Amino acid sequence: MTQATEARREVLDVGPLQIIPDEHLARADGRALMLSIRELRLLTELARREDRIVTREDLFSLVWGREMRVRDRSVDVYVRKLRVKLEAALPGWSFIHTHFGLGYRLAAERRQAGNGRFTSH
Amino acid sequence: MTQATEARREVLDVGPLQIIPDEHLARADGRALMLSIRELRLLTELARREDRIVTREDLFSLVWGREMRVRDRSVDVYVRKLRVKLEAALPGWSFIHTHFGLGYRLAAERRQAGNGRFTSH
DNA sequence: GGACCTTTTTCACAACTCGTTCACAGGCTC
DNA sequence: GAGCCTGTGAACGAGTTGTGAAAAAGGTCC
Repeated sequence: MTQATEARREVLDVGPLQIIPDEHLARADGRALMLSIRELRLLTELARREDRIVTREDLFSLVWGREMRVRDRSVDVYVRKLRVKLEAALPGWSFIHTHFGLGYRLAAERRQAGNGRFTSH
Repeated sequence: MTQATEARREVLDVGPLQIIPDEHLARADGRALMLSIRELRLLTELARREDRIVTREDLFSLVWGREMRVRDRSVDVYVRKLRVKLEAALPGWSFIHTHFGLGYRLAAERRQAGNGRFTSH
């Protein structure tokens, strides 16, 4: 209705998350999330590479459109913002996983003791 | 298979384990494992020699890229770390087998009762 | 322009992970 | 049992990531 280019609307599903980049919208269990432009773009680029590790450098150039300067923490800060909003919208889930020294990976996982990194003993 | 883009994407399958070195990622039944860089590299080199005994010296030079000093226990320590994480991810399986005086061998085996190696508590 | 609000950027410090190395316990072979 | 080999837990320093908040940059309305 809005767009005449009905080629194909990209819809990214990651567990209970749904991202429709063309509409600048993300939904959690159907409920619209209030995300800023940068937040949504970061989430989108992560979702396009679901379950794969993406380096900060790649994320930065994908979202910001230029080369990341060394020691720039922008990606970390926006990952934090997204985590806070996603946790508020979908408590009990975790989506953005840190791979130390490598980057971030988006995948819907239920957060519970014994699930993640260290299930010692 | 469906990917024609990456000509040489190495994928190593060892039972329920899947290792994709180029993505710095290993999966257990499809679920991403949280491994450090060294852990993944050690697992990768073992997987490349699946079911064959690899000496500590060879493993060290493959993973660390230099000669192992005598009495260096790094390989043992990392074998331990891997075993813990693999056991957490895939209880009931055992992957890294010790060959006394020789080295380690990677092979997916279901851990059987009464084995003796892991005495039940 | 000026007040007011939201978003983005930057910074400082806290918290954590990793790789390394020890020390000691436990096992294996002779 | 002696002596070497392997398993295991822990400590340390360096470097990486998490986090709260201030500063800067836009945007909107009057």
